[in-house]
Amino acid sequence: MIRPMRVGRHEVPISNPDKPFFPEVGLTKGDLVRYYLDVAECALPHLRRRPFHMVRYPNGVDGEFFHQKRVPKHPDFVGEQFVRFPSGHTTLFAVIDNAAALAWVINLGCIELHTWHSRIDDIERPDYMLIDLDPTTGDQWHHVREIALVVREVLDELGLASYPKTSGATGLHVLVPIRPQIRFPDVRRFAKAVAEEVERRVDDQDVATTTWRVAERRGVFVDFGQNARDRTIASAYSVRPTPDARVSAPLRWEEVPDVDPAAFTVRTMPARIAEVGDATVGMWRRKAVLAPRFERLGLEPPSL
DNA sequence: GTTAGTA
DNA sequence: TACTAACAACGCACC
DNA sequence: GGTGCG
Ligand SMILES: [Mn+2]
Ligand SMILES: [Mn+2]
Repeated sequence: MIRPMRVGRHEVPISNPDKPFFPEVGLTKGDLVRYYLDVAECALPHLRRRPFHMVRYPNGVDGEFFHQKRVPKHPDFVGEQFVRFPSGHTTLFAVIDNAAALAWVINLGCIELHTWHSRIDDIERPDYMLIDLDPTTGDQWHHVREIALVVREVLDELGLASYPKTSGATGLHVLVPIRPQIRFPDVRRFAKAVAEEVERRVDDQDVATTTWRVAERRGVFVDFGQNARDRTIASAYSVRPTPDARVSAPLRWEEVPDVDPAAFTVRTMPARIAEVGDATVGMWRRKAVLAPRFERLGLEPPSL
């Protein structure tokens, strides 16, 4: 069964809108599309003009999933971006610039929104740096909150504005919007220095670590490696494939010390936006110039 | 979920 | 018409 | 070069 949905001046066919996508909380595929259209205005500024990496769950959160980079045949309102890899492989990614395109990828079974860190205006230069906090065990959320505040402190001292959000899975993301002037490897090198400074300040390997080997890891992983080409994160307001339909929730820093990531779901997020607004407003108008900060971390300057 | 390929 | 298979393959650290 | 990792 196909239900055509009107989205602005476009019509998007939604197949099987009544298919259960989150059976544990009674949400259907149609509910998921409605959620994304509800929050589209907040979510789109984070998606626009970025290569969109599809992770598809055509049978909902309990079904099989697969990755798909190449965009299938699509309506005109879905954008596209050609990318060449060092291996010689090439891919035509989807680009989600409007609510109709968003609804279109949700219909394909994309529960999550995964995007590159760069925009198509300069595909090789990210417009944010990311510190990704990944708990090693299931009982470290209190450490995540504490470490996030140290991340903020380090970034503050560098004069960098930062924006926290729950990942919606187990961890937390801190984003620093930057002008797209530095290539992926140099942004990653910068993030590494920040992560290692955070690790030093926490000074407890049971709390925060940059140790790469999982077997030797105890504390929360301060993951700087996510700042690389062809790596993605679930963007702000993305739903995650969890049984309770959790979403990646942008936070104000004052909320971080006692935030509970389970509080933000497909059911609760629209009301939160109505009540407290979008914590990322203005974020993309505060892009920092990263190059002069390399020296302050004792790093060689970035190459062009 | 959709398309392309095969029988 | 019916069935099936494909749908990613990076970028880096470390040994 | 092969493996681990996200
Ligand atoms: Mn993470
Ligand atoms: Mn990670």
